[in-house]
Amino acid sequence: MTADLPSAYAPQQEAALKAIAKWMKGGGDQVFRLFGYAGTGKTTLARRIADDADDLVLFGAFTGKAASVMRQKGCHDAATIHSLIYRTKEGDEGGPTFTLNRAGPASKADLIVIDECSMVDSDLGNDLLAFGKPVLVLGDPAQLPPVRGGGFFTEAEPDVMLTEVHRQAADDPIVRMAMTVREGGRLSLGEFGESRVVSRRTLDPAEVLDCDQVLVGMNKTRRLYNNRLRQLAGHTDPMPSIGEKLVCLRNDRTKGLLNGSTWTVQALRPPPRPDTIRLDVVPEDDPALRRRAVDIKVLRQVIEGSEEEIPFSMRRETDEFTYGYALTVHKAQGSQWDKVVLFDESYAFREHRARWLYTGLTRAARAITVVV
DNA sequence: CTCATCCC
Repeated sequence: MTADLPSAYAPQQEAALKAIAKWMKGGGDQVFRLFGYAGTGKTTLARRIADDADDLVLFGAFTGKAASVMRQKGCHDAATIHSLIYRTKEGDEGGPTFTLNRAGPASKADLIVIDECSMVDSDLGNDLLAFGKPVLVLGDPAQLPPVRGGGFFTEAEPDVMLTEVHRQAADDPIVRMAMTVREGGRLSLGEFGESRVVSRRTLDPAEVLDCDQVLVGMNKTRRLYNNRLRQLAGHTDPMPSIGEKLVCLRNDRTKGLLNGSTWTVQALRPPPRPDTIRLDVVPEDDPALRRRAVDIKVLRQVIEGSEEEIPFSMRRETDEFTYGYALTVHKAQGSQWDKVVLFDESYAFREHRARWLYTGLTRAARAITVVV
């Protein structure tokens, strides 16, 4: 674990640590909900809790990407919840099927810590609790709930809610914008530090090309903007060229591929089949972590974002990537970039519009441009 | 004027 933990905590964080310590002695509820908004120091507490525990602690998250972020924060062997509780069987037509793995990792744990718990739906949440183990869930209730099944953990009241934004974050324009949106407010046009809110008419395309990640709401917009950004960069071939940005669409543990991770094309290899391309790609988000390129094979129709159903036998033999200049906020949940351009399509998400915008805003670590 | 995950 990391050693650079702060020696002092804010009063709210101290109280949270006490409440969790008491819960861990047992006799109470199976689940402890530690919720907190962006900038409230949830991560710090999660690390501390993990450090203090003597027993066998398992770390999990809904997506492979979120589990990877957990590992980077020092949570050893953090894995997907699926891999902790399920055994997979190859389905006839419908891809993999999951059955409870009663003797699997979750059955041996003394404590299970789940991060980004707003992503967990009711099916997975119920199956996780079926192991009867104490589960500490960390999450942000202002984030988007799962598409189906509802936010199993975040629909209930928290045991501890961290609301105090720590000092350096309180001055951060991104955190302030996120707070405004969470409280039901609207963003006003203007500049806020390095961040800004601009109208579509006054947007400079150069700014969009310059950012680390473009985020949108709808897949229709994502495809449109990916095409536009490729055009602006001078790419005419429908297949990727060297230097282009791709996003991975399916985990592959042995190859180190995470759904939602972004990559840069480093080299083109001869196509193995007329319907398939072969590329070397390097990770975009953590280039220091792993320099080595990964050799991938992708069906042309997957790159092109074809809606057609591809047989599972065919999908299993290939990797899944498409253009990653623009991503949906849903896809980006669990990821962060320094400079983000966010096209506000919150109107499309009705009752979840504030959560959509909040989730989009909090994907930016340093600067955000919101296009309204 | 809707979004999506999981495995080997």
